[in-house]
Amino acid sequence: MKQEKLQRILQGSGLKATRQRLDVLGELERADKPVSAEELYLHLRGAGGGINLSTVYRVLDALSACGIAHAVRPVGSDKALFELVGDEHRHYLVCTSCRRMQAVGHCPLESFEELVARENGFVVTGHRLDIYGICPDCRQKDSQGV
Amino acid sequence: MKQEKLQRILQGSGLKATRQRLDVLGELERADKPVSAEELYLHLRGAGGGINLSTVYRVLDALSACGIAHAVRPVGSDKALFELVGDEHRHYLVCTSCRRMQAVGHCPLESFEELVARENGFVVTGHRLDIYGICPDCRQKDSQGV
DNA sequence: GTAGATGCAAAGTCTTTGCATGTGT
DNA sequence: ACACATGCAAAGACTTTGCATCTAC
Repeated sequence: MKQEKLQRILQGSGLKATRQRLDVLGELERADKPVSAEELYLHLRGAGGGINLSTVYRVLDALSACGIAHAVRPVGSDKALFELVGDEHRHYLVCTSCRRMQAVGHCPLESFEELVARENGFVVTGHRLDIYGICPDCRQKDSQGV
Repeated sequence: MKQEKLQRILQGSGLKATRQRLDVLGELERADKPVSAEELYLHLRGAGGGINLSTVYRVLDALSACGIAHAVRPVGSDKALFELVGDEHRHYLVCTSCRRMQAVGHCPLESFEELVARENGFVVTGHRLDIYGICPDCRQKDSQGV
């Protein structure tokens, strides 16, 4: 995505378009799965731009507060992972062996949400679904006795 | 539940039935929602039995390793919450205002799991679903301008 | 009696914060 | 120019670990 578009995203939420924020935002966009603060930090630091880990956390906070990104805490991970909030929400297959996450397209929950809301007097604003299992790669490795 | 039954649960998994483990297990059972290590610790400490916070963590680790309990990491909570693994899995409504969790009975995902597994070559072993929104209490408070 | 569990304190990891300095608008 | 962002280092929160002692089996 062009720098200008990232810039517009930030400014649209009243955030200054600093290099560090543009870098983090770009990195989040490039990743197709949730990433940790440290991963972002190492990538960006490696890329030469230069950024402080505290800044990564502060940028992620700011993006989360504006609804541009949000944190997820998968079972089995001790650290928070961040991803951009797309217009369509995503769900993930999480491999319990290698911990890799892979997106699933379709979300089967809209109608269920309505039912739950009606039954419980709850105003539903969103949901989070992770499906756990073994990915094809790990299954193959396991069967080879690795 | 009777002490003897808790004892059998532990011994069935090869764990010694110490007072501390029985206490934690009993407390997890009494709670009808996921609880943090600290909550367990404070409750049990208050109850007079006496237990160390490290021990609470170690007991929770042991219970998780045996599949008796498991940890969840709700969005918005910085600490892990633990609950017993029932024979039927549960899903929760999480109020984004007061963070209280409330169980939902039905799980609509069995058929979806099959589809996802088939499409992705994934061996599905479980899933986690949280639904976020505003609970009736908070909605009322909010509308009163609190 | 012995393997394993607990308590205590110390260390570890992830995340947040205070403060001086730097920078986008 | 000024409000806001960053870097650095120090602190904080949650969790884990080492080691001596204790306890269920």
